[in-house]
Amino acid sequence: MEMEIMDQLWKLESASIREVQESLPTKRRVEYTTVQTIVYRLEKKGAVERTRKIGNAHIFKPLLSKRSAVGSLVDDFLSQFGGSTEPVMLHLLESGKLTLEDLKQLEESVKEKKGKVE
Amino acid sequence: MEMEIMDQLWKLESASIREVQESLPTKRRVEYTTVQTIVYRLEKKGAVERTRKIGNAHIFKPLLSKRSAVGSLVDDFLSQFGGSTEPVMLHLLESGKLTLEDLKQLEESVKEKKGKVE
DNA sequence: TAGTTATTACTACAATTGTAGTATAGTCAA
DNA sequence: TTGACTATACTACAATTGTAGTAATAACTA
Repeated sequence: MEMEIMDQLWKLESASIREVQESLPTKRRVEYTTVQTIVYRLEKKGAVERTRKIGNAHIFKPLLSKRSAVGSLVDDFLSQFGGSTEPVMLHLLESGKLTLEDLKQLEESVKEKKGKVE
Repeated sequence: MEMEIMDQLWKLESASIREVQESLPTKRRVEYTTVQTIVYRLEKKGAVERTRKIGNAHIFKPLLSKRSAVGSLVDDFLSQFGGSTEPVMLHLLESGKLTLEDLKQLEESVKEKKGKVE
């Protein structure tokens, strides 16, 4: 849930608890106070901060970029497999979550980026 | 830790608590009773079972294949991003954990497998 | 301004996970 | 057979996460 709420905040750029709650897809929508608790915890962890107030309500905004957050999640996750991407990639390919076309496209984008860097 | 212990069990095929503990890499080695607790929990979850006894000691073996366990972990993990592999792949590429060469090799293996299936 | 409504701040609680201690009972060597 | 060792079974506890309730207060509206 934490990640889903961060995701809404990334999308909204900044938002009140109520806005975050209402932006959740219906099947994943939880109680207002649940969102509140999670946002407060994120605040304590330094992942979001409150910026200003609108009326009575605090407005929160993310302090971490999605990139870096995803980054550490991925790294943590991979560390379970000794940091190796192999088992993960294998599963993705076998289950069809990653296709030949996806790989080709990724290759292209790597080449492009390399071109730019060098 | 759970995953690391499963990993040892997959490697050892079947083992006592002591054997699992001693098979852990030194930096990751925890107390005997810690391993014990985790194995017991895995047993309760149906991930391992005790097969026989050697002397006083129970021998455990995994009931789940590594493939399927990794599979559900990966799926759970991806569900945090709405099931999309994209943010994960991007991070892997940007951080260099996955290279152009890796992609090419993966492509090859997909082609091979497809060839076999069709 | 009084009543209704929305928001906050705080508390609660269960499940999971990492970590390990203790008491007891089984095993083996001398 | 008895003492030393080893494994078991059980208990404990903190941190994290998902989930939500309640009391109090701020704010808007009629």
